[in-house]
Amino acid sequence: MQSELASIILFHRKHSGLTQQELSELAGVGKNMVYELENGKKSVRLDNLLKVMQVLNIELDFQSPLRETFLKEYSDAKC
Amino acid sequence: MQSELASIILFHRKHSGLTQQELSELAGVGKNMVYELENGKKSVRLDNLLKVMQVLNIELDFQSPLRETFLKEYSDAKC
DNA sequence: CTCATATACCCTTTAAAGAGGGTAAATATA
DNA sequence: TATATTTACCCTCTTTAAAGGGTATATGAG
Repeated sequence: MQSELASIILFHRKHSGLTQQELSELAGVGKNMVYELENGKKSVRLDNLLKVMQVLNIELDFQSPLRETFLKEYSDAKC
Repeated sequence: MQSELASIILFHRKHSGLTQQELSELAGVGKNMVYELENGKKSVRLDNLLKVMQVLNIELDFQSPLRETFLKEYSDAKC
């Protein structure tokens, strides 16, 4: 616990009814990684975090003063 | 490039006028880490990513169907 | 076109994340 | 209360992210 990220993960996992081990297997990461994530470890790998969040149906996005400008240019760049 | 995260970082760094090296020094990470981040590497450490984003004034948040429920309970838990 | 700067990548070393196995303690369930 | 399950940590081994240095190429300013 202690960090907001940890609380978010724990909260969503509890709501999903999964155990740490089940979540880790679905996400394809080690059981210890899920445990550490829920206990405030920040030095986890981003790709592993994203795998866990995907299973829990959580998605990340960003906020910044440049957000709107970025999104406009970014969607243009893709077309 | 190639990933959205990479584009976000690059976009914000360019707007800040910083070089990769300056950004890396301000963030307290290696220059190669910034380079790799901007080139789509996903296996970076979360804490390092957050340091870089902090310098660029970008913040992360999450979206999920449980978001509102979580935020309500989370803010209660802190008081 | 020149010269300076930034970026793209190479290499090596080191620290630590991650995986998986184990077990005591905590928690839930019958 | 007894029992099953889950969580909290321990340990070891392997893998790899990260740092820092180096250099060729690309980019930009004068």
